[in-house]
Amino acid sequence: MIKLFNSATRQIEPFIPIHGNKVGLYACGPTVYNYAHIGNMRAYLFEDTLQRTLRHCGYDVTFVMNITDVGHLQSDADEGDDKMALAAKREQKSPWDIARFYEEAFFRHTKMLNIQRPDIVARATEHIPEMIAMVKTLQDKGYAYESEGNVYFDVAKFPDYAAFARLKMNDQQATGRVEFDSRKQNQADFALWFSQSKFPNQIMKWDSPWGEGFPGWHIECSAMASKYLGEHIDIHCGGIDHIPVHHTNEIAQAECCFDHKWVNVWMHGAFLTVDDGKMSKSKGDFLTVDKLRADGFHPLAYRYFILSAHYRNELRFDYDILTAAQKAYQGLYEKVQEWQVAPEAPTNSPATQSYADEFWAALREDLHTPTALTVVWKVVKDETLSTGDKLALLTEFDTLLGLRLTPEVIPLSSAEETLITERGQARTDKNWAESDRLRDLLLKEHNIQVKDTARGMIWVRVLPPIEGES
RNA sequence: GGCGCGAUGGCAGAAUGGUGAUGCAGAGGACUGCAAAUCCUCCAAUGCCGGUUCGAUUCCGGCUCGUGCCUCCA
Repeated sequence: MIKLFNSATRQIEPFIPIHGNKVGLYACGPTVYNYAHIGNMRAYLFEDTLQRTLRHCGYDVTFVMNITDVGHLQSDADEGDDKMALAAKREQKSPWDIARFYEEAFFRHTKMLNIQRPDIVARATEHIPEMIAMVKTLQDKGYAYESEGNVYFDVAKFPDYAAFARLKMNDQQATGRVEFDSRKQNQADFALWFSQSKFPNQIMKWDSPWGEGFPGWHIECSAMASKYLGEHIDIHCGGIDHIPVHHTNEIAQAECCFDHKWVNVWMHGAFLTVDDGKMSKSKGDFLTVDKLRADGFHPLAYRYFILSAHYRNELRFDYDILTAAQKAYQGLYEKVQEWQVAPEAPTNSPATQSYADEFWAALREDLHTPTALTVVWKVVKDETLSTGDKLALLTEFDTLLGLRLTPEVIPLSSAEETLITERGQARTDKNWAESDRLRDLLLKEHNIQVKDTARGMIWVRVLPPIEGES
């Protein structure tokens, strides 16, 4: 039995799938008009942990993620510029080229972080008919109205609109940051379809019953989720920022469309923050996985860092903190390699089972990855276990952690072998300067740490190779 | 203004109604030609004020401070 925190009830609840052992899981994916930053990646890491935990517990998971490749407006007030069009202009490419480029970058980054690809990746631009059908249903049922060529959802028709985010509608816009829109009957109404593009050369547009245009930005997730997972889905995830607007609107349109409850469990990941607050694409200067690489950090060290905190707690990021995480991760990785050289026989000690139980219990308790990592370190330190026991346990744990702790041992290249041999010879010759130079070279250039132990010299690779890097 | 979240050792970050993990850093020691490699030991924390309780870091209330959302954003 897994327990998960449900944002809808704000409680930790036992998770019970709708259909036996099948689980429909939907996650709001990236908007591909720019690179995803490492704060975005935290959300996808959380969802990856969730999906791995569910699968470990024997559920038959169908994991769907959308790619928002339609140019949405910058503002939920339905004002502002089209992000995709802006990026296209900036980079002198078509919106489709932009979308495809950043989608590829996204999956390259997730691969480096060892985030498993969802079972179904759904592009918004490839599901316009499904969205139009949903908007039409809403209009036919009287939940939506047309105004000056656009179609809006009528919030007044859905009495529970404010319930999910516990909004107080009258106090929502006190800051006055949202501009008044005369086309709306109620200022909280949101667009389902735009036919009146204010961009003279709007490129991304499709025919619809309301004229040529493009979908509102909330409809895609509801339309695609229901297409692949049915009208009643188990879990829907996203970033915590989605609660008041995006998910609130999704619930409204989906439940009005289907006439019943839509999602059983809503899960939201907390933000990664930096010194001056939340990391944000709109600030322009943000950190990507590539940037971490360039600054000497392994993507999986970032993964380790994220696992060290609970997904619902805000987490602060800076390079000192990441450095500490990378050292810890590196130490773990090296340890496992040392065991792999010549593992001792398993002891069948009952302790191994109790560690495994403790590890998985932590995950089943609303994905407590920090506690799971603590179990990892307890295993590492436990002197009653043989290295064979430890190897078996960490191999099992790594199916969840995804830290590539027990990769195939990568053989030395001939160049590396030569360096190590030469270093051994220099050492035999007591030519310490040369031997230290070669040791340093192996570490810096080949990521190989040479260690002199009582049993002689051994070597380990410092960090695993990076997946998806050319 | 509304809706949230948080405050634990030097840093990060768990847990818990009855003396609080883990990692990094730091100190000391062992080993080593040396070592950022290995091993051992140690250091050190629950924001403030009340309440409930035999007992609170944990529950409740207030305060202070920090932070997120209410425009796109994970």
